[in-house]
Amino acid sequence: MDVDAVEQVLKEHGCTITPQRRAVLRFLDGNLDHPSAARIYEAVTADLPVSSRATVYNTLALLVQLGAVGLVRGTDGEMRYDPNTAPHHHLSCDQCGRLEDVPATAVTLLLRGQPAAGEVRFTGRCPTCLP
Amino acid sequence: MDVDAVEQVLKEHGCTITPQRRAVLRFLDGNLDHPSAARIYEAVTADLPVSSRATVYNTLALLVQLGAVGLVRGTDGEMRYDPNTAPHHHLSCDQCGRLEDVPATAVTLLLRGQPAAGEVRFTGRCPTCLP
DNA sequence: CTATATGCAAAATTTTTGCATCGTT
DNA sequence: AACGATGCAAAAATTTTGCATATAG
Repeated sequence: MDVDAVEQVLKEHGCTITPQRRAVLRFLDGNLDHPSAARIYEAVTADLPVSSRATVYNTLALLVQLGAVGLVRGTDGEMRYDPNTAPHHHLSCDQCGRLEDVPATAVTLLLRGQPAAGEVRFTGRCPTCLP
Repeated sequence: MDVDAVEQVLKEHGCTITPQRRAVLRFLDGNLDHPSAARIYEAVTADLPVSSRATVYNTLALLVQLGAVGLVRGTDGEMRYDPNTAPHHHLSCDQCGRLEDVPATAVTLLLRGQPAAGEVRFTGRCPTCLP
């Protein structure tokens, strides 16, 4: 995800570039934490004087629709947003709840050279939480 | 999951066998649909004169704690309950939302003979929804 | 200036909790 | 009779929606 590119796409779709949308984009850019909407709202309100949850949700829904950010549901049920739009997979840690990226290449290797036909979610312990 | 065995385990843990618990067990036994709490509540109330959501949730939480049923979060965020307690994996269909079992052996084969260290969730199209 | 986005509040959904009552053993 | 379970209602938590107001272009 590239902020400038996404703003370009927004304009092409007749959407305006608002400070709120810019703040969401700025926070998401390069973020590898798979933040929840609540976390994003928190970051945006720290940045701007005020902002509302609804706006953050609207913005995220828009970005997902445009394919500018990915969306995975955490094991805890929260939606998590992912600026990494390249095909990849996830490891969800039972212990700490973190969501980690698993490169597509790693899964392709596991599957004897065939790329997976969808997202693969591994649920278990992340490297940090392994005994 | 075997109803009689689970009732035995309940007794061993000092838990009573109530009609509500029996109804939940009866509905879950052999059910391959990964039903949600709402679906289970619906089935139980059709069976018993009345029952409350809280009781169904209590019962399900108890069964999960005792390891008598498994628990996976659907892609839609709902919890789904699974009487199949043997290690296995799941395929979540993007199209129809169904959750299907994927035998542990299938994944072990994919992983060159090594069993997976946790649940693996494949997200994509189920056989029925494939083009 | 006009279309669009924002913000607030309230609704919808799923799950949890507190508490009085009821039922199992 | 005692302890645990039930049921109701209300609370939490997350996401969605309706509508009046404000703002970007």
